[in-house]
Amino acid sequence: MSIAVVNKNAKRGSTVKPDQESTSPPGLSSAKVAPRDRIVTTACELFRQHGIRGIGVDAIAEAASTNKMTLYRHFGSKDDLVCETLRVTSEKSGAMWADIETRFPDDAKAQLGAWVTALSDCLQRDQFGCDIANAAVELKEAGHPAHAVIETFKILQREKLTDLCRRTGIEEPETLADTLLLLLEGARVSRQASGLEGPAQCFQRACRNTLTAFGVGTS
Amino acid sequence: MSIAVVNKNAKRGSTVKPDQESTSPPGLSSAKVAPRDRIVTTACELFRQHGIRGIGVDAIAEAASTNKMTLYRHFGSKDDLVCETLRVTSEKSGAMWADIETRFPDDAKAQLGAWVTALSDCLQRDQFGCDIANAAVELKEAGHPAHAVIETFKILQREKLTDLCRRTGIEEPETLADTLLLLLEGARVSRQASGLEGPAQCFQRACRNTLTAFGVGTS
DNA sequence: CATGGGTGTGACCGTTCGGTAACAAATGAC
DNA sequence: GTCATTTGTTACCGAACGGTCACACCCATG
Repeated sequence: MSIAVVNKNAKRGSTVKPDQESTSPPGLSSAKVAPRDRIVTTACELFRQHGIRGIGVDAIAEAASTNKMTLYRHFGSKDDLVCETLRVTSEKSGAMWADIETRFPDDAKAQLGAWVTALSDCLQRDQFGCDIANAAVELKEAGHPAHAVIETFKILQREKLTDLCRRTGIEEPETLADTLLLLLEGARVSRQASGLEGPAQCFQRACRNTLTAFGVGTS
Repeated sequence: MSIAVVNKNAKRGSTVKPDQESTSPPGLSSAKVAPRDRIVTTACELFRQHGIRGIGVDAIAEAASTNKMTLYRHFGSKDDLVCETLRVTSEKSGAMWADIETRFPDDAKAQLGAWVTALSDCLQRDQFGCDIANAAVELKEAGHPAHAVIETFKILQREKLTDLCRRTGIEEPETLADTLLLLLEGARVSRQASGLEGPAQCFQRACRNTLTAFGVGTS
């Protein structure tokens, strides 16, 4: 495999500059942020960039301005770290749901519109949420601990969206929810494969069309 | 990683039975089928089951009732094999397109309906086509030889579908095509993550709804 | 100052994996 | 039969990876 796996197992060149947190996400300079949090944040990003199997624990630790031992003192294994990143992503999703609900209380249609807008924004920016879909694609071995996290998230997301669609009072809330979920997952994977100019560019329009087709006004 | 990578690198137990092609796909007994073709067919299936990074060349060769050396005599590297399987999948897709066109010549709307039916069937059976989407998710390193194959396929698929939508005479053929592609990709990934009872179950219904919303009768 | 918990460092281990070398066995054409 | 091509077999290599150990270090609390 010519795949350039980003992990040199402590054989990093001696050209490490003192400003080593330059590769870390912005606003995450090693000061004041606990190593554990840096590791999780960095792992989230690197898993998204290189794939879970495509990045090694050494590279994650280094990118988080720490080392492998500290990583393993906080997470018993790489699988643990993967599960934690998935959990963090789930929490971010939960925060988005809460935000939508507080912004449009008791207005299911407006919440649905806000959901589309929010996800469309996420899609164009950092594509957060792909983590979980990608993990499901990469980690196919039965019994992998990440499966439980993935399944919980998927079920919860589907229940929330179905419930939201149901509260709009339309006829087939389940079908609308599943259609929107298909569009979302499709946009995520299409964005990775074909970029933003690919089919993913019409995600929002497709959602709006679907909403109107189901009788949910775009308020 | 607790990931049980299926590759024992020639350390397979000595319990190899003489009926060793039992693990090969049906209708592919080692007789009469050239090793090269067996390898490609087996690799397609194993890549789909375990992921490209999740299966080793040794396991592929063994499952194809041959060995690693023969594999490397036909394919210079694992990457070459990956590209070849992607190419084969592309050809299968091309055959499907040709079949649809011969079955409903000069009837774009019927062809579009047949496209939905065909992909829905593929989705429920062997999920052929996921290979390419999964490869795009797994192989993120820049310059990987598979990227060219993936991109070519994606562009061609999009052009074909857009052209088909355009021939129906509707107003926004590009949007319809992209919407259908999003639904398709979403159904593929959702099927892997949540099974057939998940959002993927309404793929066909979602497509039909979209078609009617765009003014394409479900003939 | 002492002490203890969190952290950094480097070496190390066992395994897996992609890929190769060398040689034997089969296969098929002439 | 002969000869060349294609397969099969085994052993091996180098690298990368997940994970561990032992030890030094820093730094806050007492």
